[in-house]
Amino acid sequence: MNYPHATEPLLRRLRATVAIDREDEQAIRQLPMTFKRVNGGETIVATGDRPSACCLIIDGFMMRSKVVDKDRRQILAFHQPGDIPDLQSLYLHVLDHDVITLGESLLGFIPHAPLRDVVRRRPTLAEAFWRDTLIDAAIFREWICNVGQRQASSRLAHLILELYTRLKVIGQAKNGAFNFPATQTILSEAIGTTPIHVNRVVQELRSSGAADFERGKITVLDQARLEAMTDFDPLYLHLSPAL
Amino acid sequence: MNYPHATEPLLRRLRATVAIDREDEQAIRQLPMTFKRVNGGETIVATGDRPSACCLIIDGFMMRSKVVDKDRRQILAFHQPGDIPDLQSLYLHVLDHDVITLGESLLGFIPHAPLRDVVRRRPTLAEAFWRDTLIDAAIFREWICNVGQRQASSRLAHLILELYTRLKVIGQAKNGAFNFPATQTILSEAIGTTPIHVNRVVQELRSSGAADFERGKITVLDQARLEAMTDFDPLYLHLSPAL
DNA sequence: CGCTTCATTGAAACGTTTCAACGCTAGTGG
DNA sequence: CCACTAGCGTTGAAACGTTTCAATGAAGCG
Repeated sequence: MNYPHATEPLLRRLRATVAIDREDEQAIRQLPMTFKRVNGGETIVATGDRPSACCLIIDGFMMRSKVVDKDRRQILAFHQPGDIPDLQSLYLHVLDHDVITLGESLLGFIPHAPLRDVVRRRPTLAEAFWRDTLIDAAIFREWICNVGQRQASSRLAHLILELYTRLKVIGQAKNGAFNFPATQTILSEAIGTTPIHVNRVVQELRSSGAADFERGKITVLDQARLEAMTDFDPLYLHLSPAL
Repeated sequence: MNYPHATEPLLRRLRATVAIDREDEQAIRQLPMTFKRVNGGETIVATGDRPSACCLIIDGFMMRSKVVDKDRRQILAFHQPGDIPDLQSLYLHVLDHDVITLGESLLGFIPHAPLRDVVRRRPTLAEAFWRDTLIDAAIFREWICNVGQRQASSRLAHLILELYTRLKVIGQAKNGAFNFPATQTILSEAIGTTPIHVNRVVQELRSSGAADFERGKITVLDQARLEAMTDFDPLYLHLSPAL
């Protein structure tokens, strides 16, 4: 099993972030990687683990989550192709949350040692990776606001706009629609409500013509209307490297 | 105005994080820095700013916050001496939130250029700073859980335990009590509730003998009882560098 | 002293949760 | 081919935690 283009989504991201040269690109391409195709709902690394490799999403989606009070779960982030959801494990050795596939996904595992080595040898790449983890944190901050201040319908609208914006960047959203292998329960765990209430909000979005949700697929029907339901400012995604 | 020991809290943190050598220490000590003593409630950098220096807390407290939907505010983090709350501005050039002093504080401003230079020249320091921003992110994640899944009383208990744990590390909490120049309104903005409800929760904590709050001072009266009100696991603070 | 800020209280309104039930769809095995 | 199962989506009604509004008290300060 070999995937010569496995690092392409990652390289595209890095290129969009900083000015990397040919040698940087080579360093990334030459990273050793083992591949794994996994089903949805598989826990790849869990709270308490001390992983010795990072996980690159080549295709598919992942989420990070934490168990709260034994029986509740909060989703912390959704990740897409090109992301390394557990990049932090390079320097924070014990994982404080779970990393789980959302749908069937193709993952590449890069051992810590060579990755750490690249980061030491190539400061530009270090910067790009560091920046990635900083954007991660910026998104966490926005999620604190989402869950802390907004009403349920505003939260869901915000989440949809975030997913839509990020997926457009990698060309995975076509005229408003994108695949997103989540159930309403998963959405509820991301926005800190109950699945029952998410269901009612989804119906609200549907009947207002703002957006639609079917199993595994979200459609932005009327972006302006969605935006009117929340206060989405994409600044926090830091999509442009100048920002 | 000069403070020869300004970098000491920072150095203590770095030393606790990675094995830094004499040269690393020198590099930190020689960083140019301008000092500023400011009142509480002062916005040091704001959303949309492009700061050209980072802000080191030498003495006092700061918070980071975001305005949601024009008239609500969510507090994202509290910072203490030795922290650089806007370290991220080194690589994310436009600020996506506000950084504000909590009480009267002494701040040191380190221009980006020399700081970036140190980080390029000294990979060990880069690692330590990077790790710091990763811990920041880990705390954000826990806050998402706090605000997303827990009831108000559990949230406040969790916040108090977090502050207490972090302040003990720098020796700023003595037999359960620590200074924390916040109002109940500020606490409410941190845990995503109303000040009225925080007041009721504070009374609950008081009458149960778990903790007390007076203007600017929090006292942990019975840590076990506080812990019984929430599910606080300090793993996410990554206090030990081995973790 | 009056002003301002913060803490406190009460009561009604509200958004969301909880519980329980039911329908739909796809997959499985008899 | 149908019965059965499992997971997900949907609905209704009552309960609950928190918000909102409005008012009062206490403390600090020019």
